[in-house]
Amino acid sequence: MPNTSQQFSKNKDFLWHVHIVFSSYHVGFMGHKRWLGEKMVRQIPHRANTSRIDTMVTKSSRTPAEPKRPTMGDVAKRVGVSRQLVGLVFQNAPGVGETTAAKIRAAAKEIGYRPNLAAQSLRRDSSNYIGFMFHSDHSSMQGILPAMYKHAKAAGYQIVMSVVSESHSENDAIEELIGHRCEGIVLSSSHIPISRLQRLAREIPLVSLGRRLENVRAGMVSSNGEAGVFTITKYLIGLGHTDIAYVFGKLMRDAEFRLEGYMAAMEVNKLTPRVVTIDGDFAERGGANAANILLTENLPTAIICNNDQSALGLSHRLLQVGLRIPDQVSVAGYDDTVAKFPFLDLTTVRQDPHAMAKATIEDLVARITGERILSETFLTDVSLIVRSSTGKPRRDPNLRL
Amino acid sequence: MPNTSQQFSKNKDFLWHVHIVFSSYHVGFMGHKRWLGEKMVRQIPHRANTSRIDTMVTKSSRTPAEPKRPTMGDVAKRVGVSRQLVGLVFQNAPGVGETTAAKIRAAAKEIGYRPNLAAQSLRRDSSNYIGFMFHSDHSSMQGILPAMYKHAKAAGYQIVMSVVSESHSENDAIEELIGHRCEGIVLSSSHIPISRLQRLAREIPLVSLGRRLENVRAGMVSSNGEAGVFTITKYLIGLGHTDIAYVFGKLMRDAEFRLEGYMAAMEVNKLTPRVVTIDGDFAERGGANAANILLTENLPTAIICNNDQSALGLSHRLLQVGLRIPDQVSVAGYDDTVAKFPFLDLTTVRQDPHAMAKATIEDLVARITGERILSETFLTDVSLIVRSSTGKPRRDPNLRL
DNA sequence: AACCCTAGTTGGCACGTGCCAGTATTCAAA
DNA sequence: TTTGAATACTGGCACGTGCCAACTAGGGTT
Repeated sequence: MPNTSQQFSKNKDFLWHVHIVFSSYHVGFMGHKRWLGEKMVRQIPHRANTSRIDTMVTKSSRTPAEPKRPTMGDVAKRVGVSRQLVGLVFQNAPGVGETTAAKIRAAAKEIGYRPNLAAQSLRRDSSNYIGFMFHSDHSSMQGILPAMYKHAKAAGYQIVMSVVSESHSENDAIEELIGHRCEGIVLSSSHIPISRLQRLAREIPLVSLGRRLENVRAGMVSSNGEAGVFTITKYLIGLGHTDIAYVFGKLMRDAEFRLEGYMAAMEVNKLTPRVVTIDGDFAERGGANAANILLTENLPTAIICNNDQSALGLSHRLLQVGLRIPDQVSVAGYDDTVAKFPFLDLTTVRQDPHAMAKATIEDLVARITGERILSETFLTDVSLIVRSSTGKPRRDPNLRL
Repeated sequence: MPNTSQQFSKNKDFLWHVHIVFSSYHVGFMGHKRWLGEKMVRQIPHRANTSRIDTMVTKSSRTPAEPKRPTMGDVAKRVGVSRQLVGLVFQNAPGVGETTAAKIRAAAKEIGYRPNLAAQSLRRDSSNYIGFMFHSDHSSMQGILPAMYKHAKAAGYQIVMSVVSESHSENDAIEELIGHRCEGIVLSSSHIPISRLQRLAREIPLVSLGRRLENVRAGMVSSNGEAGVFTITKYLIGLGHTDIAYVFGKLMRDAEFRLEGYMAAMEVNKLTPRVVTIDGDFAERGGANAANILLTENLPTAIICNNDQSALGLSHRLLQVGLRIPDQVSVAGYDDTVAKFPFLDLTTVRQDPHAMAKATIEDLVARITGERILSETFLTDVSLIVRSSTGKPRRDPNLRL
């Protein structure tokens, strides 16, 4: 095993090492001797398909030392007061002498004291935590995280997050949040069976974000997909469209509500709905598939997709076969994620993460305090964002490639 | 204040309410009476610029109840054994009778017992937590979160996350992680001053992800930007390009290393570098600005941007003025975020989140166990992804619009 | 009978903090 | 001087768990 590590440069009292970490697929950059000015690094050509890290282990025999993080007691000892007084200072409780408080704060800072959240949560009657579970690829939920933080903070709670990924299932995440003694939990786009959620909701205050549930005693916060798609459909009808297709990714959470918005708008205007249902992937690939289906039929003058990603795939396919958007076909998405990119510039519907977070936190807090028990659904308002992907219908409705 | 809430439907023993939450900007969907088949919802036209939630508070006078989550003691009492035995079962410790263990597990499940992580962390000598701070808009770090989870789990640690956002500064996040008694922390793309990091690194094992630091006793894990840009530059040179510009967003973390890769490749091939430095925004807007600058000069045959987002803005601007990519100009990005969208289909460099997470966790664990103390830098290998945005240089190098 | 061994179980203490009750000091009013 | 009250501080207990030492019972060896 050749040593791919090398001393980088010396720097006062620090030793620098650079390790080149190779992944299994890569394009190397090899045999290049003279590198970055005065910094001399020899890049050793590497073999493909190696994945390892060479480390030059610092042989210091120094034990982990374990300096034991300072506690209230340490601060108290340093100042010469009781531990309780330190506690009162950190709770900003009244009735502590100003000079003493100042001394305590100074000493705490000096020795680097930080309250132990575990001990606080253990001793307190309430942990003041709100648990938040989400999927690592929460593309449709842009901006929700900061909004959650903000509103939780305003309500006096701290957010504990748990991410769902391959190695960490939704159940793992929930167990973790309960283990942290969160007083309530928020599940974003959960895939968990209803029966499990019903039991869970009996155990702990629960809010489901982005997925509406039936017969679960939880809060449900979701963007008003019906209204969003209704609005966008009505907008297209207003432009003069009558042959409007809807691309329905049935596996997507809450997709049926968006579909209902479309159906309602069509029905109200006495138009015939035209739904393309896609079974599997409801992202780019699903959109492309839907385009293929529509291309074999009489092409509608407008197409609404139930998310931006499928609108992206669909638009791309349509352009590929030489269609012009919006001259020949109008395309609309939902979510305002990729829609905003100038290449696409899609008309779409934007969710309001702020309103969603606010409704979520408020409902959850009401459940925590016991003011609310039953099911309750909140639909946050959405905005129609009109961009250049939609326009008046083409002259010849019977366009066929 | 008109009541915008209304009973939705009755459902066995559940009451459903639907609340329409209005955001400040929106396009309404109004006066629509007959709605979704049998479900009757009256959407009340709302006034613009209102942001509120009308809730129909369940007037149940039931006190919060506070059912006091079950503890080991409760499980023990139920089975008729000592609390310690329950503890041993949950630690999977040897030396517990099989039948007893089974009874304990059953009872625990029955009453919904979950170990209190706070109490565990408090009592244990080590919390087994690794703290992970990241920014809520970590676009260039796609896939890092699941990878971190996976490798942390493999090393026997649990991830505690803290997100930086408007209402939660980097300092808040770090304090929170230390408060949770994380044994080490990972800072992703931190903006904190070096002096603060130096102090911090003396307090707690530290790894900086995506930002290289000098004179800080921490681990540094970063993608090998030099190599990535070197490779992509060399690739363009191989296609025959000689007039290659580099768009340098100087405010981006570690951008200078990517620039160095470009400079090195140009120098090695005895070509004159041509750097467009953009001061502020290094995303779409910055790219568009860079395009504007290049359009006033002699247009290079190829342009490399130090991230995908600026490449997106740049490409868009170039296409707007009628240029063809890659026929007249080749464009390359870095990160493989938006590059993969079919509209762009950018040649780019992909980072390997897996390798980064692995290096991060391994280095951090070595610091936690005391095996490593000094600075150490890990550069994870990257891959060149060739797509359709790059090609041979145009015939006439002196193209000018 | 006295001894040890092991598997199975329990007692006791400690982790760092919040909260309640209690004490010491001071200072003004009776 | 006594009384009352406010201010400033401290003692003690508890939260739920992990860890160590101790205990018991049963079976085998000395």
